[in-house]
Formats: sequence, C-alpha cells, structure tokens
Amino acid sequence: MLSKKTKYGLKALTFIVNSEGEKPVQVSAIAKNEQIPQKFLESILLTLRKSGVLGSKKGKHGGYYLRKEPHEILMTEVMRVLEGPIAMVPCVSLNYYEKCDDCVDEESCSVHMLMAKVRDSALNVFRNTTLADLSLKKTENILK
Amino acid sequence: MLSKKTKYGLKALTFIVNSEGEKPVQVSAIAKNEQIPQKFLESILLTLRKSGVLGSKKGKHGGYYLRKEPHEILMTEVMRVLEGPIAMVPCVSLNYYEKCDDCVDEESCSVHMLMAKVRDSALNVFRNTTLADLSLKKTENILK
DNA sequence: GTAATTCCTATTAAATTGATAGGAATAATA
DNA sequence: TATTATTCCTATCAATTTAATAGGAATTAC
Repeated sequence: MLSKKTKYGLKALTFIVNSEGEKPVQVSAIAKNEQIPQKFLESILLTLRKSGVLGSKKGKHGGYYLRKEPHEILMTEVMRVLEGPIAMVPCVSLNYYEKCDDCVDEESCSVHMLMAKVRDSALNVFRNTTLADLSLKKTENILK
Repeated sequence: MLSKKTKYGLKALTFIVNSEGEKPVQVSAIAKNEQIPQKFLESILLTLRKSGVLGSKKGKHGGYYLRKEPHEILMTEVMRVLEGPIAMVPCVSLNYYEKCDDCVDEESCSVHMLMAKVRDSALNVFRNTTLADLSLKKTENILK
C-alpha cells in the first residue's frame, strides 16, 4: 500500500506546481485545498525540503516552492524521499542494498529474481515520469 | 516492502516445485530447508490452500502439493493471495476498487495517474511470470 | 491405538503509520 | 519595537498491521 505520507506529498507537490507564481505556497493553503491534516503535512513538506526537492521561506508570507522546474523533478527522487526504496526487498535495492540473512545464494533465489523484475518495471515508470506529467489533467494527457 | 508472508510463501512454493514427485511435501521439511518459522509457515500454506493454489493431504505422510502445473500458476494469482491487491491504492485496483473519500475528480488526480502506471507495470511482470520461471536457476535462465 | 500430520482459533509482541501537541525560530510589516 | 504569520523542531500518542507463538482438534497411515 502507498502510505498516506506519499499520497499527501504527491498531492502537495502537484498543488504547488499548479499554484505557479513567484510567491511561496503556504502549508495552510495546501492542507485546506487538498484535505490533508495540516500538522502532518508540515512534517511531509519538511522532509521534501530537507531532501532538496522543495525550498522554503520562513516567517510571514513564507511558504514552500520548487527548487527545480517541474519537468526536472523525477518520480524516482520523489518516491525515494517519501516512500523509501523503490525495491520491495533490500536485496534488490540499487540505493539501499542489504543482503538477506537467510538466502544462501542470491542468484538462485526465486524471490530475488521476481522482485528484481518488479523493481525494474517500477523504475521504468518513475524514471519516465516527472512532476510536470503529474500536474497535467487527463484531457491534456490525451492531447499530448 | 514485501511482507515476510509473501517472501516465505514464494520460497515455499518454489521448494515444492523443486521437490517434484508425487508425494506431498511437509511443512516441517519446507520450514527447515528455507529457514522459516514452522507455525508461521503453516498459516501461510493454509492460505494458499484455501485460495486453490495448493492442495493438501492430512495425517501421517500428509503435506502440500500444487493443484496445477508450475507453468500454469501465474504470479498475479500468487501475489494477490499472499500480498493482497497489486495496486498500491484502492482507487486504481482492478479487483478491489474503492473510491477515495478525498479526491474529487479521479481523472485529474495526480496520485491516481501515477499509480495506475505502476500497477500496469507490475501486472505486466506478474502476468508474464509463472511459478515455473521462479524455480529456474539463473544459469538456466540465461540459457533460456 | 499410536504417531504424524494438517487444520483452526486465539493471543501476543513488535514495528510502522498516521496524527497531534506545543512551542522555538524567523521574517514581514504596522 | 511589537505583533502577527509562518516554518521548524521534538516529542508523544493512538491505531493498525505484521510476525510470530501456543495449544489443541481433526485426520490419516500403519
């Protein structure tokens, strides 16, 4: 299951894209429009800022903004920050590899083999989708 | 993350395939060889039996066996039984669809769009992988 | 009738997730 | 400078899910 954290994070990012302008977008505005518990959202946006996807401005008229253009923000990055490793098992993770304690021979492990394929297929999606794609409405996608 | 339940289940199924013969395979043998807590494994195999993937024989010399040929057992079926819906969010699930309470318009929801792609890519893997594929060693896979 | 097995239900422990609380730090502006 | 609006930080809590264990009933082979 996709965590609420990731779901909220994706919605928030999309909202920020669609609020395009120079002014930073406030947590309260996102929370209200996207129906996300504000305090929870705060912590999510903070994570996204710490990872470098978002920038922020403190104090009155503060808020969050994108550090890169939407089309430069890959889902690989966003998903790793919000949801964690893309691989479903550490032994096929590219960025967070860990050997299984059980599993004598990785090369002949049925789980390993299957999960490597799943990882590749997910990576293929995330590498070819940017935040710009997410913020397109379906009708726009059809035209595209 | 892949649950231990699924991981153990896949390993157990592979073990049963590789123990090919007419005799049913006992939980104790699988547990020992695959390093799986026996009682936990019992409940997993029971689930697989109830779903129709495995058959069982009770009593002395009892055990579990496949109900179909390995190449007829698709990963879509196994994964749904063990891990649950393949979709990461209910609103893109083919078999367990549920509308989101939030989300006014599904067609323009960024999460929906992305997760539908991920679901399709995972389905593509699971529909094209059978238990027979899992039980091939890597070297055999290369030759294939 | 005994031993070996699956089957069933209940319980527990640990980990994770989702959410809340309270206030510190910072910045704009009146 | 005082006030207000905001992000930032840490801690905590509640709910859910996962992983595992326990005990014994039912069934079958011999």
